[in-house]
Amino acid sequence: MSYNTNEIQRIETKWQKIWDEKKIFKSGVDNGREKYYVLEMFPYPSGKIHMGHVRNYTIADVIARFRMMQGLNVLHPMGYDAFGQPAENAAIKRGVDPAEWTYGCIDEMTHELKRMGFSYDWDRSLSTCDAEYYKWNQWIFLKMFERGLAYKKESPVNWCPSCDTTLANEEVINGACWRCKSEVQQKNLSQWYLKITDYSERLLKDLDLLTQWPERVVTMQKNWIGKSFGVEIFFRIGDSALFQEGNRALSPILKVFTTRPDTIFGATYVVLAPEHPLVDAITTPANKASVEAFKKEVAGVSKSERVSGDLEKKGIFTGSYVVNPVNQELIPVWIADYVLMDYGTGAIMAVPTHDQRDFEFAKKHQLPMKIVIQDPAWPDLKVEQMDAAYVEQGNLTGSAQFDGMNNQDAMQAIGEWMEKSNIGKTTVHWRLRDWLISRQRYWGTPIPMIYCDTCGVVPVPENQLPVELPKKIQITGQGGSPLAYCQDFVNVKCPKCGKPARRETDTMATFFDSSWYYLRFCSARNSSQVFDKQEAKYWMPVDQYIGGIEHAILHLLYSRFFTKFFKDLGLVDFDEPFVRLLTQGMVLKDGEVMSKSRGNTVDPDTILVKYGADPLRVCILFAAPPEDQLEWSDGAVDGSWKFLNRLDRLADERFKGVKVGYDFKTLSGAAQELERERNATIKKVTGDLETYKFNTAVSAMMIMLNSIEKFVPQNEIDQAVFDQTLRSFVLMLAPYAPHLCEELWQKMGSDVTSVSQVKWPQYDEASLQRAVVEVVVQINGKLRSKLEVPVELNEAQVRELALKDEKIQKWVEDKPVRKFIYVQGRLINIVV
RNA sequence: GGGCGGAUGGCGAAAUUGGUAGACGCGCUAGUCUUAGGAACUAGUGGGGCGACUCAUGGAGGUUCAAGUCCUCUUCCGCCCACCA
Repeated sequence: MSYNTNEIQRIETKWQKIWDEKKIFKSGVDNGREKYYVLEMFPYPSGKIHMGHVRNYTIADVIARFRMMQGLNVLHPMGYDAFGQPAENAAIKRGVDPAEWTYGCIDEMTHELKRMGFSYDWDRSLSTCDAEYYKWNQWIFLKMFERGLAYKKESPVNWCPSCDTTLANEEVINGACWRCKSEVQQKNLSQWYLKITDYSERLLKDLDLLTQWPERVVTMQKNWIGKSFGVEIFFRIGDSALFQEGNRALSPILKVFTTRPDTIFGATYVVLAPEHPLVDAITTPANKASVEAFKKEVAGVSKSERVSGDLEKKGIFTGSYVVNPVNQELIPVWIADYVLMDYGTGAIMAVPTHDQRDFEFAKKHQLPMKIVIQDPAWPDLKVEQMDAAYVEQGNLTGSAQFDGMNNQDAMQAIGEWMEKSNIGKTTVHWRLRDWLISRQRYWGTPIPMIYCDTCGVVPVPENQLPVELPKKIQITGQGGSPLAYCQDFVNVKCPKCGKPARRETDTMATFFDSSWYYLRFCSARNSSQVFDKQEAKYWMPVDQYIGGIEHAILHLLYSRFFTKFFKDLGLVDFDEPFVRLLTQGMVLKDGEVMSKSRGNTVDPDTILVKYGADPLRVCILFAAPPEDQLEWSDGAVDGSWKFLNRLDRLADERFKGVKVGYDFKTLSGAAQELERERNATIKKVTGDLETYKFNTAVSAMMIMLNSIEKFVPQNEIDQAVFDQTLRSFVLMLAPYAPHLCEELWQKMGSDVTSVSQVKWPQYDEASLQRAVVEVVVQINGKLRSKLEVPVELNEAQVRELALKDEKIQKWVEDKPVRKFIYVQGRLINIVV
């Protein structure tokens, strides 16, 4: 056989058919066997797979096939995250039906994935746009509603004018829409939220359980959840006259959140966010006009601009004063654009001497400053000398009874003291916001809620699920949710009172769909439950999850939240869905991320046609470690192809199928060396696969193939060693190049259906031993000679040998040996 | 501003975790076989030097018998977060 394009196509098609027909990768619960759940982040079905997919899924496939051969019961499913905007946009542009378009893409993509030879259990495949899937989205939503975790509220939301929909906080990147990069606007809308903030503490604490996640993902989640400890300080509003008439409902107390209570004695003014509810009440008549103007000005600035750090801080005086509760000083109240309403209390105390933003603001507006922390090394800092805030550690000054205290200790002490004196309260603030899930789009899961004029907001009863997405409707892409124009959908009887009512016409954010699909895979065809509890108990949690770093916050945080919710429902008994996480690096071309918009993509299809799936798989794993970026080069596929070609020829021409027992100790020198290398390579490759060093495993196999080629059997025993080596080789390479290895394994006389069912090769520690080792000899740390040393020699004997060496003698001459270092079987360093 | 990664030949990358720097592969050079080669095989391939040698892991110091690896400082590059009080 020759390993050419035709032959490769023949082999690949042949084996893909066998895997499919004989259901080689079908998985089922088997309580007698240890399970292993490998999962890659399921794709949006765009139709074509790209190199990023190829890389992601090849990594997963090698892991899956390796674990299978190790005898584990592997679950390796694939499905589609099929709701979302591209289908809808296609509908708007070309008038196609989103469902038809999506299912067409799914078929195409499935075909491409099969051509790559991935070991999926296709019987478990699912698409989130299937009614039998999204029905359970609705069910989950109702369960959350029952528990007060899904609620509707009106508030300012992120609005993408281009996608014509609201966005979650997590979907806003630098003030722009994560999908289309349009600048996000603020709108006041009544929308559905999930109360993920109820889980803040658990989402944070359980990060400790994720010891097998990349540290940076854990850190990103930690920062996103953003727990900060501090004190809410109560400032009495000085001019209480403001509250005498007409404003009785307002509390004359202004609450300010700070993480730096140690600086409270240095607070010289207070700043409110322009949107703060007290602003109107405290603004004095004289300042009314200018404050109004300022508020208008700020409202005109987009959030992305307002948030872009280098903007000059603008602010204005309200005319009012508050009393600093620790020293009764009257300090002015300002409003400024650098204070955000949606964090803390929307009000801050400003300590210009010890906060850079406050410092800049105070300088600009000539507000007073007061130093309350001094550097112990330079304790005489004066306000006039400062050109920046002093933000380092130090000792308190001008802070009454706390003077001299280290500011770290003072944080705690002042907080406690304030609490006792009832002028403040130690609190915790979170950065995490509730999750806005309403989308004014068609191609998503309808939110199962009904609005009745009599009964108010009424959930759709469980037995009426799914609320199906109406088909064949007009999608214009303008004017809110398309469902609102579908009268058959909107008009419904109230489930409570039977009177005419209206359905919710928004759909769910697609991140809802992907927050629990890994559980659905455990019992994908179950029509009576969200998932089968017993099957989930067996398969979950996912042992290895693989996907892009871009999901470090969004998808992974939401999935963790859902899992905890399911635990509270009693459906699962674990806290975290993904035990081990691998974030694969991006695929680059010419130093840039491969992307359609850059036009530098390489279509996997062209590689498949030219080389086949196996060379592509080997190449992409060999080119870089899985977490690193991978620079694509066509030439590298050539190399992988050559490697497989050499293996194929070798098996074809020199494999004889000799099966004779042999003893390592009695083998000829060359055969023993090959046998030793066979064992060493098994050890190396096994270890590398356990630790996901796929690239070095390939290189170890390349080295082994070089040795096999050089080995010329002299007799039947030699041939037996040769054949055995080749057998081990094919088994080790099978996860990487499954088609070729299936073919070779069959030719080698196997009676199993698939090489994936053969036990992973084992190595024998005794066969790793060498009689002689090479020891490097250094003089003063520089390499001067190498010695062949029998392993059994002790240090004294090795020393003698080294000093007798010609090259070494030249360097040592008659200089006294100051020091002699011997690293067993490896190195000698002689210091003269 | 904060956090996390990086930096090793022409290129992708290895380096037993402090012990032969550049494994393996791509590319390149020469040769063999060929009507031909974008096939296969053989040899070579970090820089300098005819050579013994010597210089080399972004840069500068340090620790050590020994540093790509540890410590201090520094320069670039990438990613994430960010007026978060």
